[in-house]
Amino acid sequence: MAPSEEVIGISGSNSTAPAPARRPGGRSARVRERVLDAVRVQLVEHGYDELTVDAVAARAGVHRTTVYRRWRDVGGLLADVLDAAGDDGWRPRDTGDLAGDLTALNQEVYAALTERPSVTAALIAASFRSAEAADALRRFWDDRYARCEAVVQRAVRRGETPAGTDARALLVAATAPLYHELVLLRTPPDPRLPGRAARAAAGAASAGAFTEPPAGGA
Amino acid sequence: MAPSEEVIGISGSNSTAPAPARRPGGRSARVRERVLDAVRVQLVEHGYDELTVDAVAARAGVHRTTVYRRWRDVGGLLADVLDAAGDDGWRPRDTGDLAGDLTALNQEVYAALTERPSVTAALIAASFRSAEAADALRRFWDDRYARCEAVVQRAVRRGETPAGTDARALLVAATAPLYHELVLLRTPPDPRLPGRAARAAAGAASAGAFTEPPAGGA
DNA sequence: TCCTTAACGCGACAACAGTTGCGTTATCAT
DNA sequence: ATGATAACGCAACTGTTGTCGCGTTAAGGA
Repeated sequence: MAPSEEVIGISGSNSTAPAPARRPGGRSARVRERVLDAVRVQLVEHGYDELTVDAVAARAGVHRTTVYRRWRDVGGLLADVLDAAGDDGWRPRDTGDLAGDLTALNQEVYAALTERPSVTAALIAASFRSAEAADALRRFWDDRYARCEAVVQRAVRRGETPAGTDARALLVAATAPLYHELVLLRTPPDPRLPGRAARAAAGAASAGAFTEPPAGGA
Repeated sequence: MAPSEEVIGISGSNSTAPAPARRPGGRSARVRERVLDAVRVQLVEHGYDELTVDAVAARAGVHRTTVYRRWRDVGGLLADVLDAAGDDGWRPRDTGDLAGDLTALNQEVYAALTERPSVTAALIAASFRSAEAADALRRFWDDRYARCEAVVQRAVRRGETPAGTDARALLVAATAPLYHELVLLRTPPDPRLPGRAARAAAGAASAGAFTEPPAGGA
């Protein structure tokens, strides 16, 4: 769906299917830009419930069928928006200690989940309706967690947490309570939540709770 | 919507509202039973994607409009199923120590989230489409967390965790990673996950991570 | 038993989602 | 510049979702 560059390097030999010769530039690029902008604006102004293909097409000044053919449904639109947004140069802050780093991270998550309307919450909701959006969201989060491994590496270097700490398990333990309370349980926001969850995870990490047994079976 | 009692304060002889005189028994009860059964069977056999009002009505041998009038949409159906299922006499197991209790609890959550198709996952998905289902799910979880407070009380009594421990925060810390990995991130199931998350939360709790400061500033 | 009316069945309808065929535009290679 | 055709616009079509009016059935009080 997304305009990924399929490099079919076989030039000359024509045994396989002749590359359909995409057209990424000019009008197509303008249409894509206008449609993705329309998705973002519609999402912020009217929320996910009114994010229909028809509304996006009308706002972008493009015909319905164009959107259906290129993106298939709302999930495809959000997946494209998400992939486009994943290429920012985001990096976790360095506050000097593990609990501080995790708190800073959690505060960003908290802000993203409590803004209204929340684009993040809309994407999560969409991931239950569209496999495409679910894949895009998983890619996005994998990328974010990979970048956050630097936080754990710094903590190991400082001696705050033992070597061999499972970075992903620690990061999930720190951030999961936010998603659980704010997205699933829909508890009213509590500003103390980010710090609490971060300190609890940091404490458990320094106690070795996320360290793998040296050489387990299999 | 729900049959809320509209109190029309007409001053005069008629003090009490002309209670519409519901009919909970007989045919209505039979219809409700057959429809809710149809929801459960359809959900298990064909998953959430094919859980439409029409399919449920057809399977229950009831007319479409009957379902639309009494339950309004799929979310309403699931909310009714959920409320009916919330009255079981569920209680958390008592294994003798906090980490064991939380592991046992997490194993139940793990089993519920990894069965296929998962009724729990279907209800979570529905909560993003229907406010009614979202409310029912929140009530269900509130009830479950309330019952689990006994686990924390036992741990305090044994001296495993300090008095004043925030039971809900501890329980969320223990269970949230499961929901995060299996529902949101959709990571392949790992049987070690329940125990890991439980031990990490129990360790943080005994270190006082979920204890409120006695009288913090406003 | 009889009467009122809540709840259900039925058919018709409107609104929306999504598809298809075909003509038109404009991109890109030549 | 010029031709082939990818991508877009347009209109008509199908299928699903949800609603409405009205007649029928049966629950529950007298």
